[in-house]
Amino acid sequence: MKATIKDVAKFAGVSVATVSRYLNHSPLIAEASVEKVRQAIEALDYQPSMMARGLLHGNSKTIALAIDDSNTETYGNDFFLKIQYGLEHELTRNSYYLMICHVGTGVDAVSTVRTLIHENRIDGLVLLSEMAHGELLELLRESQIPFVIAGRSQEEGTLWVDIDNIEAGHRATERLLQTGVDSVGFLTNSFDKMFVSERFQGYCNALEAAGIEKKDCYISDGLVSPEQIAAYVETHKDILCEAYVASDSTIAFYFLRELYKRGIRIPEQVQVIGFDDSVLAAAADPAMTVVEIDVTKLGVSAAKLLMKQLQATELRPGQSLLPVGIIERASTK
Amino acid sequence: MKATIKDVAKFAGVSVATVSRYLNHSPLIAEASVEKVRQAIEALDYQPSMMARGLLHGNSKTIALAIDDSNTETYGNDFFLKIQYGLEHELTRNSYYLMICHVGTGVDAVSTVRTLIHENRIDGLVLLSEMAHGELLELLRESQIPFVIAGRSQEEGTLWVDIDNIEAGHRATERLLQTGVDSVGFLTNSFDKMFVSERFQGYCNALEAAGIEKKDCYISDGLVSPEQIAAYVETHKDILCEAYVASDSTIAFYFLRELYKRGIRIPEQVQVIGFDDSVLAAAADPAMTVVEIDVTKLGVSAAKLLMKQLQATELRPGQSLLPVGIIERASTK
DNA sequence: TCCATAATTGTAACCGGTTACAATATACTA
DNA sequence: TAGTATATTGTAACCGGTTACAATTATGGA
Repeated sequence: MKATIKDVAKFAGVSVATVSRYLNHSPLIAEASVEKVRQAIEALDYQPSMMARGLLHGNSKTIALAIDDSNTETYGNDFFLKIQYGLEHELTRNSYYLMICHVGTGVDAVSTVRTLIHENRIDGLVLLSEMAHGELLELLRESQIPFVIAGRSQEEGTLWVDIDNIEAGHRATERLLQTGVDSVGFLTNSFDKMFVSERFQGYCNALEAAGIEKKDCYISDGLVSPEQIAAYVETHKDILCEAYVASDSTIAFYFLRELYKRGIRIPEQVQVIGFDDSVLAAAADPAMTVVEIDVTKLGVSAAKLLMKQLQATELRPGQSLLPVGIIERASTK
Repeated sequence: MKATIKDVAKFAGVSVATVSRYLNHSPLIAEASVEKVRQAIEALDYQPSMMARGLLHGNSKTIALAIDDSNTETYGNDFFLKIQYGLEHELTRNSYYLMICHVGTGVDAVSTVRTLIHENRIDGLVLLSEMAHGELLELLRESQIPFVIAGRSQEEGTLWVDIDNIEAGHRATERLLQTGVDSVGFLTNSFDKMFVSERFQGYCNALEAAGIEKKDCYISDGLVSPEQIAAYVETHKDILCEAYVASDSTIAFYFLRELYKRGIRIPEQVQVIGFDDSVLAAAADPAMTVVEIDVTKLGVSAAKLLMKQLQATELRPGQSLLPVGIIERASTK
């Protein structure tokens, strides 16, 4: 059977209070007792029960990550797993644990999270900005549980971290401009996603700074399937820009392939830069230069912010933007 | 403040024992009391604390999944996330929760899991077969905690679930043979991985059943980078098989691309079949026919087996193989 | 109407820790 | 050496549930 604090106390010949003091690094304990308890713990391979501790303090040293599986297509699976990895890593450094709450279509996110909170299973929560709305957000607010949003949030008084996507769009565009091109296009299939419009914003800023007219560029909406992208290239084959910023790696991948098939030399004739170092970015031909979106760091940052919230006496809103880098490969000069 | 059982008892005008009986569906409780308690719980939005319950019963209604991040390259990230998703889904159906334990390079899996067990945070564990060795396995055994291995295990007396990879290899090969070809190759970069040698085994079985000599086929080892695969194709360009089974989608992807570049018509001249419906399989050109490896189901099965273990009085070893299907796309006739 | 029996209900101990408070041991001062 | 300040230690209540056992109430038969 697992050893309890009583076993340790008996073995060490002291009271349970003394053992507890040792465990909590209390200064009111004699050197001699410290040693006795240390040895007893060692001998019995004792580890205090989190259940008992948590019951007393009302905390669980556990954080939940709510993942919305319904939009894996938007991000790709890497995204979730990287956030999760970064989060867990940082939590572990702080002796916290990570609980996962997948919310697929049809599963009620709110009730699951409600139970998690009510049963005292979690001390805090990380959720994606897509989920930080309506009922769930309300629940989090009224239950006063610390939470951090991964991704930019419009909601009042929330705490969120995000990759600096405006900066990312800026860097991507700047990178292309540095090669001396004077027409840069922006490719996307939809401006609905926040991160796309932010990257586009950065793209516009960079062009403006360089004094290049946006009207020189082809901003194309509705590119979704490989076929649509092929059709787009067909239509624009004689008026292609010298370089393109693609809103995400998937579009860039199919775009590159289409150019390749038509014998257009990359990067000599047309350069392409994507975002996020996904499997597709590396598998593209030629391999794709991308703005590195360090999603793992996003998880780490979310964890750090949450830890701060847990130590603070009051919940305070705020935001944080993470810098980006560029991974140089063969689709740019 | 959160309501406790005492608040509910007071509100309902009964004792805490009666409330507890209601919570545990005890038969020794009058209809009238049931109703009073039900209303009190409703009114106070009460939910019993898992901490208190767990302290008493010594369980936590929580299962851990240990993920070894050091070999994402082998599986791709989808693999982990799908297992995790299936696992969590099934656990939730059983009112269990999922805790995640990432074990990257340099992080000590054993000590993390040891703490999880000692602190009574988890009732059971799912781990990948790669991790089910030595010290960790020993820890699990001596701590008597129920655990299930995802992936085939050689270890004595363990309980594992896996995709039936032999069957998968068989199905893939059979699928090609049905198109009337009489030379089928098997491509891989390494037979080290269990699942590769199993798929190869299935491939051999299928050929034998069809009376086709294996010596007709080219089994190539050491295919790793796109360059190596290109070199392989260059060497064998005049003696290619009519069809290939590739040990995984990544290899199939690069192989397809190389064939495509050389103007070899797919599937007319050469057919290719891969395994596991990854992003790359769908992004290949032409899109790749694959044997579907339902990793989500693997997670579900692991959860089911674990639930059984938790209800059983003794831990019993065993194994379970999951069937596979085929996703038809354009790389086969 | 009274008593045996069954159906409910309440009391209190317990799970494994923490901590306020009282008790004891030790050191120091006069 | 007595008396007081200080350093350690132990006792017991508590966190929020569960459950054995005792106590209470209701039911039925003589």
